[in-house]
Amino acid sequence: MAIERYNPRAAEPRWQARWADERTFETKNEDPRPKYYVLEMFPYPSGRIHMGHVRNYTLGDVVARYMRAKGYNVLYPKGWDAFGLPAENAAIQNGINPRTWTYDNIAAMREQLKSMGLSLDWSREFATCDPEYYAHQQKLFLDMLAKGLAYRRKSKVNWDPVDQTVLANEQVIDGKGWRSGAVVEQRELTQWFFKISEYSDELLAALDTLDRWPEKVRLMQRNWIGKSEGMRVRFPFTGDAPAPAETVEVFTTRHDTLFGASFIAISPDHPIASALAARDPLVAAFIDQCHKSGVSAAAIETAEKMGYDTCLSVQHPFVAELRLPVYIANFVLMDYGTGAIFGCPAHDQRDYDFAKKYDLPIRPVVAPVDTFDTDADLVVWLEQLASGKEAYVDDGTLINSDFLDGKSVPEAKEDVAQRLENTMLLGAPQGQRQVNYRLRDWGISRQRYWGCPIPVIHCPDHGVVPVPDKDLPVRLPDDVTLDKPGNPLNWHPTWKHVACPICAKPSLRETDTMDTFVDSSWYFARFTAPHAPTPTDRKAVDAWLPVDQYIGGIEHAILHLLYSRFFTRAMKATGHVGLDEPFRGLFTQGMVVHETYKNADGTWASPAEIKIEGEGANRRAWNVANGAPIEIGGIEKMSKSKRNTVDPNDIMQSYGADTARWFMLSDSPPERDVIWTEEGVAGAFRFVQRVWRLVAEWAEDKAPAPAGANGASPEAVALRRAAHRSLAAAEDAIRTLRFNVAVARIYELVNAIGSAIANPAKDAMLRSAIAEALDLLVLMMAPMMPHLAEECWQTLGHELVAMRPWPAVDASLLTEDTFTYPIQINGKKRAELTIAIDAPQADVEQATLALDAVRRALDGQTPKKIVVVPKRIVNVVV
RNA sequence: GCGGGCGUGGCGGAAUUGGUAGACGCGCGGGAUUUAGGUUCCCGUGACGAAAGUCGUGGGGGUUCAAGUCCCUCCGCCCGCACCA
Repeated sequence: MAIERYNPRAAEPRWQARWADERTFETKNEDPRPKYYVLEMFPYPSGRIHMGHVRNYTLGDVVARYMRAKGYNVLYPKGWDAFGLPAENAAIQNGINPRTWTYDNIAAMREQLKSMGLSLDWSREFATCDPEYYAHQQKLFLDMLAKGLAYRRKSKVNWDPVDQTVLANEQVIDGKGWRSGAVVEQRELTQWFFKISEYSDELLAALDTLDRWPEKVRLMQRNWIGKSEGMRVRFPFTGDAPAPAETVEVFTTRHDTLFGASFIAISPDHPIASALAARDPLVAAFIDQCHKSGVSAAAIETAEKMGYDTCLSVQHPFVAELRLPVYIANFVLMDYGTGAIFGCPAHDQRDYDFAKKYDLPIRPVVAPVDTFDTDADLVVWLEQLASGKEAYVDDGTLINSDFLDGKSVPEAKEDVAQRLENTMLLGAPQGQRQVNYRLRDWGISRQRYWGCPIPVIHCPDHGVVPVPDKDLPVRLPDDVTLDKPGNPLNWHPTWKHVACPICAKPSLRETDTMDTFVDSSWYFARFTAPHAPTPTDRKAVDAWLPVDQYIGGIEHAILHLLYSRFFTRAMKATGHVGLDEPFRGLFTQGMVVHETYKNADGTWASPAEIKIEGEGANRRAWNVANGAPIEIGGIEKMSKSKRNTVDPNDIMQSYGADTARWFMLSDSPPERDVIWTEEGVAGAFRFVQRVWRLVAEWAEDKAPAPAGANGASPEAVALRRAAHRSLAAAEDAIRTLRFNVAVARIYELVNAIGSAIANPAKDAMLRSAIAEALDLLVLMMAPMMPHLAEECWQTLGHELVAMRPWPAVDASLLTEDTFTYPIQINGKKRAELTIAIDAPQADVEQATLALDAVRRALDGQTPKKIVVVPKRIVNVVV
């Protein structure tokens, strides 16, 4: 009798409905089982899911379903990162309200996600643009304001002239806005900040505790925080020329090289530079010139070191007769350290280049003394350093440095630090040890409409007044004009006009909204009690956090993950959570990539438009419609601009969700890029059908077992062994997120079951082993292909596999009575030897020597050595 | 420049962590069945060789009974950061 093909289009919605009806995946906070929190980085509701989502959520769903089967109370929620510029842009283009646009997109994407069969708890869903969510975010902001973790100051900011908004440092890439790509300008504005810098050291130190994070991400964050230990040192002006200050203060990490100093350089933005510019047009012109050169990576790469000699000089702290000239230099940054440095050309490449250009002395003070045999060698080395092209930046021993001579670099640092701390200059120590961080405070003000309003009011008498709790949330108005440049909230006729909460005087609402990264910095906490009347329910959040397995793209290695780590600390400081680190395990998945295709005119062609024939170097592509030749290009990230995307909806329509999921899991390790290919998907679909056929044919085959079949037949035992070995291996692979390996183990089991069923002489023992193996197969593939698993499970006569515990491995089946040793002669495999697993070493040796192949190889000689590694290998050394 | 990762058949990738290299899949070749439309089943598939065998995990060297795995060195590719004092 012919078995009908498995039809995912009918089966998948049926099982999805069943799970929804039975509330299979709704999670309760009160539950005696141990908790497990799985989370994928939530999506921006663009309107359609893409293959990156499919991969991300498939990975998470496998973990969620597996952990559920292992007896955990699993929290696996989904929400929407719903504020942000695209909604405003779409609104301008299509004349719809950003709110309408966003919620329509959410509805469409929710349906697509549901068709993937994810085991999400939809009862906890929210969007960050829900007033019920951002009300609590405003409360968190006010608590941070009260604690001094949020503050306002005038600062130079990155201004995106296209998006007409301020960007955080993290959102400026190569001097361009991360969304618009426009060259970012510098502007002075009063902005709101979060005091992330207060946690610099903690955020850095705690990275060491995140042992279930990729090393790469920890390293990127470490570099971003950028800790450096050094000193601030003040140099007094000599009075040769009138100076605008008494001293200039520099930051250095190489105070050991102080005797090698030959100049001071200050930033063009340094107050001393500004003061000089005010009285000297030449200085002003130079500073202007510095500002004009670009800030892009390319511009910096090629920019020449430029300096302006101010004719001022300062006194060296240890050498009375040494006066150092003061330059304004284009490579000194005002926002790092003190905006001023001392130049030590011999031991810093930049200073070296600068010294060569302006003919300043190069004084070597550190040398690899131990590597020289004679003093003459040292002299040669010193000459080469002075006349060459490169500074010496490595370790060594101090020379030419008075009291430091002969000391190591760390010893010299310590000595200099102590002396400068104990030297008084104008009523204060001349030097102070200082730890410096690259990390700046997080500027969160955005001059946009579609974001969370910052809940403060500016009163002419009382200044910044927090919006009282009872007035939260500060809601966004619906009636806004979006087609004028600037902030729509500012244009609104009435919204910003309010009475001061203290004195009722006419006041102005803050019209800045928060950076959308604030929204995503605490959503994982809100999922634990999404309807709580406070931002968090302390009992729920403390029970659920940290997220046990967080999954997302590497592109959030710094921004989102660092902000969330800060925000969790801020929430702890304001009493909203009880822990520091939100994500215990982090997994960064690879991208989905696809071949690209180009038309003869250089425009991109989509995979749907073309046909490919041939293989290897002979692959040729044509346009299906007109037969025009197509050039096959490189494999790149799926993107609309290259037109190499494949719509998940189309795939799920023709093959079903399980096929898409299986392909995503099977082809590449999850952390690497996966190449989407039509052949691969077809292969995954074949496998779906193959499993179905196996199960359906077996269920139909009701042939009675042959009578009198007692005991365990060898075939039955072999199949049972194969099944349990596959189970053990697949589970191990799933636990370590090596899903491609788990897939391979499942294939092996299917092959073994197929062979057993094909056996014409099935006895009762084998029949029962087949039944067991099929059950195990369905249970172990259920996290990956949940719909097919349900269909098979039902066909095998059971109820709802999603609720079933993970099967236990019968450990007794993993061990065998015999072991087949590979027999090597001089490290090359020459034979095999099957022998009792517990055979003593002497027996193994004897049996080995008796083998024909070994005899032949030995040719009468006595082996020099026989290495027997029990249950591994035998190596005969001749 | 600094930091990190990677390099295994035609392709994606396995390899119990020093112990039979190439599991599993894709592709390809051959055969059978069905021929109607991403069919199913069997056999083969690292290279060279008729075979025995020899070679083989980017190149070279080393440690070891044994190296894809450890050490040294060179080459190539990818990613992150970058005038940070």
